[in-house]
Amino acid sequence: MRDEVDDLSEAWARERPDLDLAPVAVFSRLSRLSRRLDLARRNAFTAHGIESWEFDVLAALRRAGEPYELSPGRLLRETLVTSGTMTNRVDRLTARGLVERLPDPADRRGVLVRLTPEGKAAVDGAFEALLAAEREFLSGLDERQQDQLASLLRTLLVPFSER
Amino acid sequence: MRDEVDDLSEAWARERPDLDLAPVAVFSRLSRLSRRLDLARRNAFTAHGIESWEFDVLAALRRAGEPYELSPGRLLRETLVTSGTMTNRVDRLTARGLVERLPDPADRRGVLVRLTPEGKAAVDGAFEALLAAEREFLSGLDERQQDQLASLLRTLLVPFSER
DNA sequence: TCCAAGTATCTTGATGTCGAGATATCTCCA
DNA sequence: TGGAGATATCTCGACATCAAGATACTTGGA
Repeated sequence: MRDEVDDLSEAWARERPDLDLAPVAVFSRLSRLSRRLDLARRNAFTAHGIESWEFDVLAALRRAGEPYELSPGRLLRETLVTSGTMTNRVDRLTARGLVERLPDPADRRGVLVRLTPEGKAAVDGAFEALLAAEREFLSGLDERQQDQLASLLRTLLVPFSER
Repeated sequence: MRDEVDDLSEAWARERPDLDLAPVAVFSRLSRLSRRLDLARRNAFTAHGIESWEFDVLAALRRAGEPYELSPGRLLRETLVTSGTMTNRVDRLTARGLVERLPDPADRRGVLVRLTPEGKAAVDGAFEALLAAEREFLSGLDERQQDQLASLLRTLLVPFSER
């Protein structure tokens, strides 16, 4: 079975036979899949009336467990965005009533963002829809292959997870 | 070796023990890696004075081979962006002198975007820098594992490459 | 030949993100 | 204890993207 990246790699090999193109086979696929995944996520979420960026924040809070509170700083590290972006996201989620901002009792510079009951309901529904869409996405691989893939990706991710 | 997604998966398992979380192990890693890869790409390119979006367009033209021409429509399918985005990108690349717009002799609605010699030099330099950065990224995997990974990703991508 | 439907590209307005800088508070050591 | 440097969050302007719609041209069938 060929995919679009096979074509792309061949084209590069034809044009730049002097280069070692091994990384292309992995990373072009990685970024293209990620793009497709984003679209699928967006789709899965619209039925639940939330946006991908909203899910990212709500999910981080939901995973944290009771009382569903994290600081903006923690949230931006979890979701890999900048502080300006997170301020903006929390503003908009607050306006929608899905989270609320509380002063951090332990640090007067700080703030805690807490999931509201509405936010919790929204994220729980959306997460189930996301899992269903992702399962569909994965259907070409059997269980053993899925594990193998997860394990290979983990190896690539480990260097970024240290400290 | 644990990565950040191991933590994330455990947190979900604790909070939602009712759900089958298998897809998370693959797709959370996929999107996080893609995010890291984007940052690494941006870094590799800045030394060459171009942006990631510029590279995407220039690379598609470069791969096409002499005379390095593609239509905007073809470019947007290659780079997975919308037509409005591509118009804007070609405008800016034209202003920088890296591409030029020509009327399509075969279709008066159409346009051809052609790489200039400056554009070709820019994309060739940037591509080598990108490959170097990506090789670094891949260094945790031996050759056999790289092939395995590419092959598993291909399987996921095939359904999108048909037609 | 004519026209309706299809196709290619561009325009426009809304939006989300980033990066740099501002402010307030905390930490820790001389 | 005083203060320098670190940290947490927010502000603001620039910018790239998207979605929807406009325009111009092409195609195929009546």
